[in-house]
Amino acid sequence: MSAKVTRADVARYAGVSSAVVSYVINDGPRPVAQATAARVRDAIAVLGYRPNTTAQALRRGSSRLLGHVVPDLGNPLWAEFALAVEAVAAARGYDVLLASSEGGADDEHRRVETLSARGVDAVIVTSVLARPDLVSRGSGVPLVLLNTFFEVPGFPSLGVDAFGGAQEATEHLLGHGYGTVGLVIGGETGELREQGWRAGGGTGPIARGEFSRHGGYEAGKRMFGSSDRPRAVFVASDMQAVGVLRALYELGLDVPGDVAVVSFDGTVETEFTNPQLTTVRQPVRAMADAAVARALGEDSSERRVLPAELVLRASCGCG
Amino acid sequence: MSAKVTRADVARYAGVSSAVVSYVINDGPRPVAQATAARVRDAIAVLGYRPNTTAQALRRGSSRLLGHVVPDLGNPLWAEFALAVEAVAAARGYDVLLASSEGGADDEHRRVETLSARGVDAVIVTSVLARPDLVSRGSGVPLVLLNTFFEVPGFPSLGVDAFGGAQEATEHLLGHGYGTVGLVIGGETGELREQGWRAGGGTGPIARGEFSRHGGYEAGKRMFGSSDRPRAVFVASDMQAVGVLRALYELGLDVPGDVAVVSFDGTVETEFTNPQLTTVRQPVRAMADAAVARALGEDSSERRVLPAELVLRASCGCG
DNA sequence: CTGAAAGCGCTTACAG
DNA sequence: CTGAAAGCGCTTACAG
Repeated sequence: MSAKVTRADVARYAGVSSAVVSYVINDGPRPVAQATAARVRDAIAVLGYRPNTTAQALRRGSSRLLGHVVPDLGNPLWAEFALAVEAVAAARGYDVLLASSEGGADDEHRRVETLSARGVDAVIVTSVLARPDLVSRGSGVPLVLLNTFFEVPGFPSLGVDAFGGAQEATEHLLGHGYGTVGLVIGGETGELREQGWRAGGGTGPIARGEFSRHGGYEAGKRMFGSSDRPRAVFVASDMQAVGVLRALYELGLDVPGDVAVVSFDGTVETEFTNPQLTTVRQPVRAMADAAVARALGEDSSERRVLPAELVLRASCGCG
Repeated sequence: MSAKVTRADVARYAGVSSAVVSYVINDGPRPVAQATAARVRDAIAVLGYRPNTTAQALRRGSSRLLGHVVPDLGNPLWAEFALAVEAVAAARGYDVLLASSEGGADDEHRRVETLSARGVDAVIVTSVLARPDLVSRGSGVPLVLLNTFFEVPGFPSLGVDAFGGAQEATEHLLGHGYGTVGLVIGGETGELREQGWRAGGGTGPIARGEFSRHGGYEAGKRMFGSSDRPRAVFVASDMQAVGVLRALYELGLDVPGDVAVVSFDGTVETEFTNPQLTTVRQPVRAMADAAVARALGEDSSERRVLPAELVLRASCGCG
């Protein structure tokens, strides 16, 4: 147990006031004589003192804690975002309080409230909502939206260039000489990945389903169960692509022999599917970096769009 | 922004002392007259007051925060544990501060220190270390080890019945009539899953590698690249099994036609491999439940072992 | 360069 | 049933 040692203990041991202990720990705001500082550092080491961050937070009005709301940690993409945000924050001396919402607007709302009450300095909301502006702002905590495709009035936000990525993927597929490129995507019509697919020359059928392995599986069954199936397909997320591959497997269709596939996200899982998936990679690390910087007030951009990168592997017919 | 409203504002608005505000918020420790309480609740609603948890934590000496250290959020198994611990804690009114260690002992150590300094009431360490007793205890915070196979002297711990699970998996494979069952597992020799495999009748070759997709891939290439390959294999983790499936695919071997596979963990990913993986499922939810209960001091068991469950799918030759 | 003191927003004995 | 006050462990003007 080692009864909690406090700043007062250190001060007593070093024969100084507690203010001085603060000065050496925080390296300011007042200078401390070399010898005195050494004595204090000694006392800290001997007693094994660690500042109480709760007290610091209360006094400073800043917790050096960042909140991060993600839709679902079970999805590798969100796990990657969580990891990246944590790493980036750590490099700046911040810890992150992670909350996994079940994806609903209400739940997202509640998570922000909880984190805000916890005294986080800001919260990053990695949202899948069509209208993340439902997020509370009454809590008074600075918010930044990570992973939105569109600008969201009133909130700083960042996202990947979904339009460009989808367009490039579709053009690549067409470049292979496949006549039609279908689309597997979420339930909402007309979003950026769909627009990009169309701009890239996509004319094939569209199958909609949840952004999950299961959603992709069902969509894949529908799209490829009929005989007038497309020769290629752009799938708007890795998770769905994994489901599509499973559907294709069950239908006895070969990838890329019978159907070529390109997905979107670029999570590690795509390196280990059979065959490996060609995918549009989101710049997760760079996005996390920008989000943390924005959350900490290091810049004040309202909207940033980062470029995606097409990673070529076997599923499209390359390699 | 809405300048932060404090307990004093509520008291003033309701025309009571701040003590009374506390009494109604915490429903004690002193009784409050009906009418007064109503006035206070009204003031709270009108002003949109939310207690400052930092101040509460400082005063109470308890943060109602649990720390959770996981080896790597990128692995779906750890993500599942993280999710489960969070859900279970939330049901008890606790939030969890999640830290992803890179798996090394030093890093794990440091994470515990950080969380401890954050004033968490306890920390749950989901460790992959052979000797998690390296974990600091000087920090003075209660620790519970989740996912250890062995008892760890001096620390409460819980784990799955890895021996039993591996044994059952191997016996099942042998029951299919496959002559030899190989083993793909981590670098450390003689651990429980290996013992269980042997107890179940495993006599085939052993290939060792990291507990990752890539580690499984390499091990699979080695084991099945030679002509005297086993007819079946027990793989000690889902991630490795995904790698093994990829190796088998590259080698042109059919599953389960040429090689039958059973893995260990039971993460969702195994439902969407081709073919679907038969796997020994860890009772993640139950383990998280037990870990949180132990961390909160609701029981005082030193060691708990929970049963695994064999989930039959196509990769072993069933279905 | 150093110390005594106020105050961050709460909770909880202690009086009344 | 309610109020005035101390104190949780810090930081930071304010004096010296």
